[in-house]
Parts: sequence; structure tokens; C-alpha cells
Amino acid sequence: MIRKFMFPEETPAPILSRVEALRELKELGINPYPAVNIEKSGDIAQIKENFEKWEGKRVILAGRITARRIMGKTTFMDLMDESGKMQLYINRDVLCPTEDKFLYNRFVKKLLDIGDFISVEGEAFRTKTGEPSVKVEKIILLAKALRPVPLGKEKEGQKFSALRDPELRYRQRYLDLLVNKEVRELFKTRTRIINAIRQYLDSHGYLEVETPILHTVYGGAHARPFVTHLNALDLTLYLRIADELHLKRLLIGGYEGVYEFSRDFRNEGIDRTHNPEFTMLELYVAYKDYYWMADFTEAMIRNVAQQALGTTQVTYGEHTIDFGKQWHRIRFLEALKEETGKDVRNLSDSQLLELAEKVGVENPEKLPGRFKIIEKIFGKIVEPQLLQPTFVFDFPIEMSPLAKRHREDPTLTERFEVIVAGFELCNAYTELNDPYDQRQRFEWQRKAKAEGDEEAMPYDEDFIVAMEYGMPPMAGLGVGIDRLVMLLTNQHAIQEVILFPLMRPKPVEEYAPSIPYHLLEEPTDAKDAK
RNA sequence: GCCCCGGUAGCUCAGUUGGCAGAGCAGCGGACUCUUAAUCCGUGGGUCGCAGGUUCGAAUCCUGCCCGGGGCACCA
Repeated sequence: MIRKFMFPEETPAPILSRVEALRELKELGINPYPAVNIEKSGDIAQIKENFEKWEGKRVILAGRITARRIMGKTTFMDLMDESGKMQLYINRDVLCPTEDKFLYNRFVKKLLDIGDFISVEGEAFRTKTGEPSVKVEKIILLAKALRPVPLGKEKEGQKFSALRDPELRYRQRYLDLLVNKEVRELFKTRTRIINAIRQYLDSHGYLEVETPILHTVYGGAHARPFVTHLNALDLTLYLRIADELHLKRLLIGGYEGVYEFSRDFRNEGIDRTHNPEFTMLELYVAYKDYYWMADFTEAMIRNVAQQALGTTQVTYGEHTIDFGKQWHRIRFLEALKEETGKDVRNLSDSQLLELAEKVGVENPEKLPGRFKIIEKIFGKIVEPQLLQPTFVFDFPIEMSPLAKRHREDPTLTERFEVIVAGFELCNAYTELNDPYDQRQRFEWQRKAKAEGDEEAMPYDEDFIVAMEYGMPPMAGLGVGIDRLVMLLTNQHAIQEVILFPLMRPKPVEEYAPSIPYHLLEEPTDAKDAK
């Protein structure tokens, strides 16, 4: 896996040869890192797409050398830009029409390496085998690569060597992107998904806003926060765990629909569905309830899948998930009753513990409160069965301190979650706007915290005050963007859909040998002296 | 925190019952003017994750540790 490079003098040969080439380039007076402004003829993929139009014309391209096939007086290279690869045909006598063949013999054949950035100019043509190519007449080094880029050779999609190790892929994501085209595509899809959501919300008249990341009081979710400190005010601050309470304040302020793509931070474990920082979409719309929000959510996700992927059907692992069909709708307690045959609210504490044990909840007696146990039971026996998009409505009130009481049952809240492929994708409420009720819920949270629930929400006085000025009835929605991207791209680790997932820090010399720059400073006659 | 799997050349990996540490690609030298995993000839390259132990002898067996991956738990 990761090797140690403790001995700088034992520089791997591929690096030594590149440093040596760099030294020679400098001696020759060739700037290996020139400042340039290149007028590219276009993207390689586009040029190749209508190659008939380009054939016989001069083109200028820039990119990285990804392959090299030296055949004596002719060399083929593959040049890669963001869009694709183009073959370069470098003929000695085309590149060097005069007697001086140095540029070809030394520069092209010896001093250029795979990974170097170059630009070329020449005629677009097809080789005998029909491969779109450029007959190179001019070639400029744009940037020398000192480390071998692990570009695997490839034939018909089959890779012969490449960057596969997940640790190195995440740690050196730039290499992952460079080497693995599908990873580059994946993050484009992520952006398309986010853009599609933004477009959908904008077109419905909702306002994108930015609220603070540094909070003096954190809230809006059950989670432990990251704690930091502001020197200027000698103040403890928290990185936000949600932006809910600020967005609601904005509706108090008169906006009727706001949303934010919120980078949230939760001080919790790291695994394939949890990164310490992640992206959440939150949306709040005045004068609406959670039934309306359910319809809106369903329509939005369906539209986003269609926009970003061109289909509403996605493959996730072994399942085909269809966002296009009408989503299932169930109720939390009814679903539990169907599975267990019991109304969990009527169970005694000991009966509830017994049930929890039976379905595989470990150490339920250690959980802070009945509702946590009920939640676990639900997670064990109901959630894993929900593969197709499913709304779960009406959660017990203890689980939802910011949601409005159910209009028909005061022990429930008007809340739904969307479960897809067995995990939670969305969470939404008819938002609580009764300041007296909200005050009481915060009190319960305060009590829960005192009893050891580390994730209980802190009492936010200012939020209550704001609500006391009058908060419009509203519906709110939260969507885990990373999870949505996972679902839509068939990825099973959150690290795959976050460009730079958090990694345990590691000294670079443990995964990358140091470059022997001293060789560049050596006087040119040093070798002769020896 | 627990369980399973892994760590061998720059990259991807093989390594038999414990018996001289290997291949392909990349590198270096050479040949080659339509190749595309170019080909051919030659060649350098290793703290086998770390530390102990068993053994005449350990990449291989044992113990501990580090790192990673997967699973469980934790995480609405």
C-alpha cells in the first residue's frame, strides 16, 4: 500500500531521469515552465467529433502527454486535454525540415516524458488506420512533470496499470482524476445534479441565500459539533451542523421561499456514509405544509434525475430504483406495527427493550429514552426494506423538536423522511411556528442533554424571540446532497462523491519520494570533475 | 470499539509444503518513418508495512503494533 521513502538518496529511477531531463532542458536554455497564452483550436473531443471539418487544417492543441510510441524517425504520442485524447504524429523531417534534427532526436525522444504538458501545432489528418491525428510541426513544453504519472495503458476500456488503491485515490485525488476518466465524469455529474436542483428551485421563485457557518449556538439537528474559538471576541464558536434555524429566521424576515446548499459539519464517526463535512440542501417555503412538501420533493428529485442523468431509473447495487413511479407513502408507527404486530407506544419499557433486543438493537438499555429505542427498531426492521423511494410520515414528537405537532394526533409531528435503498435521503416537516410549543421542546432537549443525550439540541433563545415576532406557517425540507449523488451515480461510499474526503494526515514522504532538487543546483562541470 | 481481508519495485500484481525476491508496465541503453497495451534486443531497480519471536534458514509460521479496505456498532 503506502511505502515509506525515508532515504532521499534512493530516488526511484523514473524521477531521476525526469530531473536529469529538466536539468538538460535548463542547460539548453529551454524554459520548462514558460508563461503562455495558447489559442487552442478547440477541445479535442469536439475536434474529433467533426473531424472532416478539421482535416487538412492547422490546429493548435494543449494538454498532457499520456502515451508515447517511439519508432525511430517517427514518434506517436497521445495528448490528453479535459475533453479527450488526440494522437500526435511526430515525424522527424516534418518537425525539423532543416539539417538540424536536434529538436526531434533529443527533445522529443529523450527530454519529453509521459505526464508533461505540451502544446503542439500542425495539420489535422488521419493516419493509415484512420486514427484522427495531428502532424506536429511545432511543439512547446509547457510544464515538466517530475514524478511519473501513473497513467495506465489502456485498450478497449481494459486498464493494464493504474491508480486503484482507494487510499491513494482519495489522498491524491488529482491523480485519481487524471488517471480515472470515470471519476472525472462522476464529479461532473455531481455538479450537474446540484445545478439541476438550483435551476429547479430558482424557476419556482425560491431565493438562494448564504447563512453563517460559524454559529454561536448550534442547532437544527441532533449531532455533536466542531468547536472553535474566535480570538477577537474571545468567543467559543461552533461549525454549523445545519442551517435550519437561520433559514427560518429569513422567513420571519419576510422572504417566502429560501434555500441554501449548506456545508455542514458533524463531529461524528467516519465511514462510507459519513464524512465530517457534507452538503445538505435545505428549503423553506411559507404557507405550505409537509404534504405539499412531499409532492414538491417527489417532483423535484424526479426532475433532477431526468435533467442530470437523462432518466429517472437508476441502478443502485443490485437494485433498480425508479424515481419516476409514484413514491410509496407509509406512516412511521403503522409500518412498525405491520412488522411487529404491536403499537410500540403501548409497550411497557421492559417490553420495548425486549423487542429491541429481539430485532438486533445492541444494548438498547443504554440509549437515552424510549423514542431512541423506537427509532433503532425502525432502523433495524423497516428501513432496510425500503428500496424504492418511500415517504415515511408522522414521527413521534420526542424525535422532532422543531416540527409542528400533528394536526390529528398531538403525540406525533408532521414530519416525513424519504428512504431510498435503505437509507435516509430527505427529512421534512411542517415547521413548528408556535413559540410556546417551541420553548417547551427546547426544555425537553435541555433535559435530555442533562440526562446524557450528547446530541440534544441546545436552547436557542434568540430563535424563540424571533419566532415570538410571528413566524409564518411553513414547510421545510433537508436533502443529503452527497447521498443523493451516491444514489444517482451508483456509488456506495460517500468518499467517492466528495472530491477531497477527510483522510487521516500522513507525512508525504510516506507516500511520495522527495525530489532530488540538489541535482539541479549542481555545477554543470561537477560530473567532469569526477 | 469489535470482526474479516490486505500492505512485496515508481504503478498493477504473482510468489508453491518455510529454501537465492518475480512478471507486466514505467525507467535507462540500442534498433525501427503509420504506431495506438507498438514491437524487438539489452539493462538497472526491493528495509517484502514496523518491531519482536520460532527456525540451520522467514515475504511465507507465531505475537504485538501502524496504516488501509470491507463488515458490525456508533451516527435521526
